[in-house]
This record gives sequence, C-alpha cells and structure tokens, in this order.
Amino acid sequence: MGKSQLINGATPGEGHGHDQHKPSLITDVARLANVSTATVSRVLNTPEVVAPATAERVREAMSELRYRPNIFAKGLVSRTSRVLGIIMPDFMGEFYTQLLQSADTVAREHGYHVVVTSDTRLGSADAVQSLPLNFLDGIIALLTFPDRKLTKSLVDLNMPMVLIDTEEGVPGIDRVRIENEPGARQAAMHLLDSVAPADCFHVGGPASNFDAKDRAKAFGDVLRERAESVGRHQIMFGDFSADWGYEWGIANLRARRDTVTGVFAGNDEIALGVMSAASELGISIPGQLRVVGFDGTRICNIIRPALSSVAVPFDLIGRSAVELCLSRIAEPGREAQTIPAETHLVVRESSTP
Amino acid sequence: MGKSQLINGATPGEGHGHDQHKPSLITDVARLANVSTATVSRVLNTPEVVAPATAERVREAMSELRYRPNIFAKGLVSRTSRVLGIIMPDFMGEFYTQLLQSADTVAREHGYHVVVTSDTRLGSADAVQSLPLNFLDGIIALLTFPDRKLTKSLVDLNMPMVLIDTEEGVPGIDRVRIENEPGARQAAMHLLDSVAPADCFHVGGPASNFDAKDRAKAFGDVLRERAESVGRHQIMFGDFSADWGYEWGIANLRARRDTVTGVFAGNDEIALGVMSAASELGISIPGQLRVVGFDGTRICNIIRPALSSVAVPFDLIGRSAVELCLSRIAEPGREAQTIPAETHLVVRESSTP
DNA sequence: TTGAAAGCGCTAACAA
DNA sequence: TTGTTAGCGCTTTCAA
Repeated sequence: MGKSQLINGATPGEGHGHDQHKPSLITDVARLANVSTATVSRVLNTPEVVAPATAERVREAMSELRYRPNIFAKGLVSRTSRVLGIIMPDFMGEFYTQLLQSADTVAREHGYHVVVTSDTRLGSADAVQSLPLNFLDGIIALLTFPDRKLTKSLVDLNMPMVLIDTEEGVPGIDRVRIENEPGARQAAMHLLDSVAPADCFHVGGPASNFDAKDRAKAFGDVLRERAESVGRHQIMFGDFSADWGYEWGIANLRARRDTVTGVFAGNDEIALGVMSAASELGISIPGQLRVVGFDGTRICNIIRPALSSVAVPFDLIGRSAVELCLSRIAEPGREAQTIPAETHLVVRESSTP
Repeated sequence: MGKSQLINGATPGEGHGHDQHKPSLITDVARLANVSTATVSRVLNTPEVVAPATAERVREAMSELRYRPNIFAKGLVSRTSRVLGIIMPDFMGEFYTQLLQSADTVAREHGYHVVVTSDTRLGSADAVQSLPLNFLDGIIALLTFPDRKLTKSLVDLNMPMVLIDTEEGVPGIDRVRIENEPGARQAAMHLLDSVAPADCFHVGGPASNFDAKDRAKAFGDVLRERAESVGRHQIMFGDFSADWGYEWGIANLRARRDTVTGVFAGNDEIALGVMSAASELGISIPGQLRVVGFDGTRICNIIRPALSSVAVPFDLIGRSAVELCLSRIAEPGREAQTIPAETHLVVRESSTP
C-alpha cells in the first residue's frame, strides 16, 4: 500500500514538465546568483555576515526561483524545526479555543509554529512511537486523564515537553496546573449564600478525571464546613457532557420542585444539561434552581439566563505552556517548574436570585 | 543559540550515560542486530522482503535501543512525511470539532497523521511562504473568506491540496463545497409554513463570506417566490457571532411583540443571540418567535428550546477532504474534483408552534 | 566576505 | 535474502 498501486496513466517522472516544475534547490539559487551554496545558506541564516550587495543578489535569485528551503534537509542538519506540537485528549470542543489561540500567538512571537494533534487513539506507547513527533522541537500535552503509560511514553520521548494539568506531575518535567480548588470553593460558597447546604449538589465529571476530582473535593470540603453531614448523593460523578447533566436533572430535580436547589456542575456542558432538564420540568432558574458551571466558556454569556461559571484562564495556560516549552528548549538543563493557573468564580444570572 | 550554551555540568557526550542518552541511530541498531543499515531500513519499510528471523532480531535491537527513525533524514530521501496539514481561518470553535475528528480518523486509517494550524495571521503570501508547510504531504485549507492572494499563495505551494468551501474553486484544485442552498431553502420554507412572508427575517453572517451570501440569497429567493416584495430590512448581514444576533434582536424584536416573527439565522451562534434577546424582551419561542439556525452544532440539542438548524455534514466534509487529498497524493495527475456537501434542515422546538 | 567539502541519518539502486 | 554505496538538500567547519 502506498504511493503507486494505481492507474498511473501519465508518464512517471516529469512528464511534460509544464506546470509541475520541481521546487528549486539551493544550488539553483547559488548558480543564478553566482555564489556558492554556502553563501545562499548564509543569507538565510546569518545575513549579517554576508556583503549587502551579495545578499541582495541572492535574495533576488531566491524570489525569482520561488526558492523555499527543504525543511527535511534543513532539519536533518540543524536538528530543529521551530514547530511545537500540542497534543490534546481529543479534538477540542469550544473548550480549547482560547488555549490554542494564545499558544499560537505566543509561539509566533518567538518565531515558532504550533501544530495540534489529537491523542484519541494514542492509548499505547507504540502509538506515541509511531507519531511523527520527532520533528517537533517541543511538545505540549494536555492530559486530563490519568494514564501512566501514555505519560511515560511521552516522557520517554525525552524532548522538551510541558504537561498541562496532570495529576501529580513528573519529576523534571515542566507543568501548568489548573488550580481548581479556589474557583470551586468560591462556587460552593456562593451557592450556599442562598441555598441550604442539604439542597446543594455537585454534578461532576468523570470520577477518574483530575479536574473533576479536584472540583468535587473542594465542593465537598466547603459543604462539610457548613453542614453536619453531607449526603453521598450530593456529589455525583458522570462525564463532562450535557447528556449527563440532563439525565441527572431529570432524575433528581422533579422531586425537588418545592425546594430551592443549588447545583454546581463539573463543567459548563453539564450545567447546560441541568438547565435543559429544569426547563423541561418547568423549574425556573434562578428562582427555584441556582446553577454554576465550570470553565467559563463563551456560551455562558450567550444563553439565558446567563450561566454563572468558574473561569479557567485558558489564555494564560496556553501562554505559559508555550513559554515554558521555549525556555526549556533554550535551556534544557534548568530546573522543572510548575505554573499554577488560578480559577475564579464569575457570577451571572443563573445563580443570583 | 542552540544546544549547548548553558550550564552543562556533566561531561559533554554521554556523560554518565544515564537518562540523557542521545537518540540511537540506524547504525546502532544495525550493529547490535548484526546486519546492515539497509536491512534495518527494510524491516521498517518493506518487512516482507526480510527473513523473519532477521527481522525479529532487528526489531529486538530497535526496541532495546528505543530506536526511532529520524524523520528529517527519512523525509529527505523519501520526500514524504505522511502528515496532512489542515489550515483553518482561526482556531475553531465548537464548529470544527467534527470536521477535524473525521479528518483525523480517515487519515489514520490510511496511515497518515493530521496537524492543524491556524491562518489568522496568514494575510500575505509571505506568511504562507514562512510556514513550515513543505514538510507536509498535503494541505487541506478551509477558507471561508475570499482572499485571492492567500488562495493564490497556497496554490503556488504547488502541492497536493484541497480547498474547502471556497467561492469559485481554483482550476485544477480539488474542492469540497458546502451546498448551502438546499438547507437554506428548506429553512425558509419551513418558516413560511407558520409565519407570514413579511414577518420573516434573515440575520446573516458577514456580507463578504461565501456561505453567508449563499444562505442569504437562498432565503431571499424563497421569500420572493412567496411574496410580492421583500423588504431590504428583511435580510441583514453582520457577523457570525451571538453578539450580532443579540443586537439585531434587541433592535428589531421589541416592536414586533404582537406579531409572530420568523428568524433564519446565518449560523447557530447568531440564532442563540437572537434567542437571548427574545428572552430578555419576554418574547416566547416558539410562541411569538420562530428561530432556525445553521450548522447544526451540538448546542442545538443542549439548549431549551432546542434549536432548529440546518445541519452541515462536517464529518463528511472532513472525510471527503482527506480522501481527495490522499487520492491526489497517490495520483497527482488526475482531474480535479469537487465534492458537494449537502445541507438539510433539522426541525426542533424553536420553530414548531 | 566567500568557497570547498564533509557530513546530518536515512533509503534505494545495484550487486552479491 | 542481505550488504555496499551513492546520494537526498542543506549547514558548517576550515581555508582562502
């Protein structure tokens, strides 16, 4: 399988040589500009050491020939590509937009490019090995689920890398950590301002997810500070989907029509699901039900009632990750750092009676 | 700048040979397995021609040495990377998730990888030139705004490429085209089923956007088939944002409290904005206002009332784009194709009285 | 300031 | 079935 088991009607090779001109090489440029390839290379990489007139001539030749250096050849010798790879758990919803955007911006400021790839099917070390990752100058990985094997195989790549949001961090590896606790505590306390502790619930994400666990824990902690006891049913795990929120809502809200209920959702999607369920059950928000989400995605401001949510500083995360990565490339030996990304509650209509 | 202007406490080279071992080369593997580098290369690329026992021995050596082929060297000679680049107008909202997901899936099925990069600041031909794009085996570009220069500089790259959703297409270039018209017509007709022609509006995207224009035109056409005249104010352009929808709603809905109004939005975000405005003005949906969006993003099913929307087959688009690209890589000379991606209305609560 | 030449790590004839 | 060898297009000493 591969390049040519098919109807290759045309003559192989150049054929009629019309439009399909093969890319020009450094030797072509050198010849046209009447210099050596070394000089051409110099105007590309260290222009300050070549005579202005020569440089000009070379540049003209380059643009006349539409010369673009072969990145493989270049990389083979320079051992860098100036591209950073970002690995995400799967192709990102609305969620990661800002993170990518800011990562991209920062990278460009430093003359780097960013490419994104998903790791959906990156279950095994083998998969990582198979990835054409070794052309990257650095890797930024967002691993929200604990996967020691994956983490290990990534770390074994032994290249500049920053981990976003891993549970424990890996010795010697830079890291950006989402600080879920402050935001989650704020959310819980805010809910408790207007809802009895026994009527507050956390509709969480997957029990195995780092962030989901943190958020649930913070919520539980606050509740325990305010109440005698906290029912097990007050903290539930599911997944980060609207379906789960909806399901929870339909199952739990109907019986609570006459009570004011507070819901702290594991993320905005779950919150939206809960809100849908409420709407279907004729439960008013924020009248009978107060909802707070997590992430602070754009949708919070778009829907009505606007959704209170714990804002996660995605732009800061993207920026920090890239900066860490670049600084490690520049200084491979420096000590590993962890940069905390603080979260904080943004109150909107959905939780203010 | 580079590898070693820093506190390199350890002896250069292997040092204590602990963790920082430099990557092993094909020659290392060959030596350990007692074969030539050619044989190592063969077990990697054409395993069927090497004796099973030898292959096994080589594979052991590879894994012992954690050998990973240098992709630059490999690319330099094979002239392929098996990676496809997807260029997007900017880092994608919720919108592109499915497209990427399906593109990724299909690419992997064929042994390719996909990387995504944004073209936000890709205004000029220069920018394209500067992109480290020539390591890609093919490019898939989603260009929703007319930008002849950008298109041209992309085409000038002269590599396997497919354009998604460009206005006219470029001779000789494969293309996937979103067929806005059928869906938009369905939406208009559906609205007209329960709303008077004079009470129907299109709150469109940017006037310069291909899709926005198509959608507006189809809407206008249907209206004109049903009504004597269509007011200019019935078709407005803005941008693809909830803000614009909200703004339009606040400005136009207040005065229409006593009429049943139909709104066909240029995309789902705009529709959400209109719905927010309606909610704020106390206008009920679908009672007094019927709304249809475009794109069929996940949010349609999450909010209440669920948003009727014209579904765009993003998965098909991603799949087709990758398939076109791969088939062109396999057969550079074949004729250019355009694959239409049909749209169709999905009716939900927001438009059914 | 410039050029000649030796690789970078791998693949692909061509031989054996 | 395997090995030898000549590059792929570029950068980078080392000389001039």
